[in-house]
Amino acid sequence: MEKRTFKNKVYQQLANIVKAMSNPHRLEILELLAQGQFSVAEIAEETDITGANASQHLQVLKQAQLVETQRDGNRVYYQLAGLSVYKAWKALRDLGIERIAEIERVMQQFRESRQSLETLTSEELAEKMQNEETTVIDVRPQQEFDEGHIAGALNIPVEELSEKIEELPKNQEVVAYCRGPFCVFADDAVELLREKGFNAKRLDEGYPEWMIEELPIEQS
Amino acid sequence: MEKRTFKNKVYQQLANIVKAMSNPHRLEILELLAQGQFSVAEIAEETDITGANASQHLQVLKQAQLVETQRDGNRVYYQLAGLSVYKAWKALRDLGIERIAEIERVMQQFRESRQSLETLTSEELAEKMQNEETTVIDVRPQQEFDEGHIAGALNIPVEELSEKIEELPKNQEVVAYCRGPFCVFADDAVELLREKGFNAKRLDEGYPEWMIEELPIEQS
DNA sequence: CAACTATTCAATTAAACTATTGAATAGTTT
DNA sequence: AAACTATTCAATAGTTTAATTGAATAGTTG
Repeated sequence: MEKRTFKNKVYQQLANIVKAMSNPHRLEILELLAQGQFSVAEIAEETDITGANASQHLQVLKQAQLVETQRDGNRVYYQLAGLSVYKAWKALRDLGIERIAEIERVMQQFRESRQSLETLTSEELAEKMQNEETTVIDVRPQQEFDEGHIAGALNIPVEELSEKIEELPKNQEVVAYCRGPFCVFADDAVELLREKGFNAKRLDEGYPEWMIEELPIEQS
Repeated sequence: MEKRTFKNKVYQQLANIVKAMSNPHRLEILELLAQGQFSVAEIAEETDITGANASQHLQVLKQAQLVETQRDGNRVYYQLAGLSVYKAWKALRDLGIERIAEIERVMQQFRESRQSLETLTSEELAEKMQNEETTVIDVRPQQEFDEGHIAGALNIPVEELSEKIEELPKNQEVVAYCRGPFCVFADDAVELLREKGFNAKRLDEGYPEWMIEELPIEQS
């Protein structure tokens, strides 16, 4: 085989994968699917697009072999095609956070508005948990919590936080986490907790990153 | 700031980066730039496109802050904007090699035609080098060798191999490496060496991967 | 300063991408 | 089987992308 033929084929194939990821909605879908499997309607709801549009984007991801499907009744559940898909997405995300000042700026601005500027890294949280210095709450929906969560975390979905807030110890720092650095449940939780007088912070990333770093997890 | 406003901005910015990488020529350019800095004309030459076209693709990469430039006389040298750019590109490449059977197939097919099917991993090579069981040749151009190479490797650019082939010990295995898994210099070298009766293999990846794994390197 | 080289810019055309809309299909419930 | 839900398909229009061509610019050399 000719050198050029070979290179053209390989880089074309790779570009196809990258192209499948090169859309804001599809990136958001990939990040969502890092939490587990979701139906088309759930994905459309979470990402604020129409069902037909979500379906189309999902076809593109499926075509590129980045996601897989599983039918259950008249619903079709989508999930990531493997850990390497998540790792590639994470590498792109980290690149963006590191290189694109605008992303950092928007994150700062959002967190300022929620008073959740102060964040903990996974390492910092892991150490504090060993010393039992902190209460950790997972503010994702229960379904995602059940598929896997930080060992020792309490599940208080963000909608239920205001009713259950009395259950939390006031004398200890509370750390909230959710899906990842762009997930806003944790910021909402921190805002509410601080209003009620808690010393609250958010984890800078989320559950998938914790898991990949092989820190202690639990599954229900 | 509204949740949706925040997400839209962040994912849009990320998609811009990914879009900048979502073209076969630009991926090939990024892989080339992982070796060091190159002028527009050199990049055009290496990737088989016209100067004007190379310039346009480079503008796209620069716009996305994936590469940086440095003028020297009437030439402009381009280089990667940081290690995180290379790491993101590598994550995408590994994803492709793992998930897309077609890429694996094309690589196999090409290496069959060069009789370079048998490859060594970096770990395997590092161990063999410790035991001095093997001769390692870096078949990239001298300029790239000088910017950094595997410690103990000989530089024999692939065009000079046929004249210098007599200098190599016949009683030892010879391992050739170049820029990465898609670089064909090493395959060309293995083909030539085997024709001359050497026991030759190629490294499965290339210099940048060796360096990132923090295996021993040298610079001239 | 004229001739030359390297790079960038601008305009064009063809192709690909995206969101929207409404219809079609697959499966469930009554 | 009819009504319903979830998903996919197909067609459309507006936008973006890519390669080509030739001209413009920046810098060097004789």
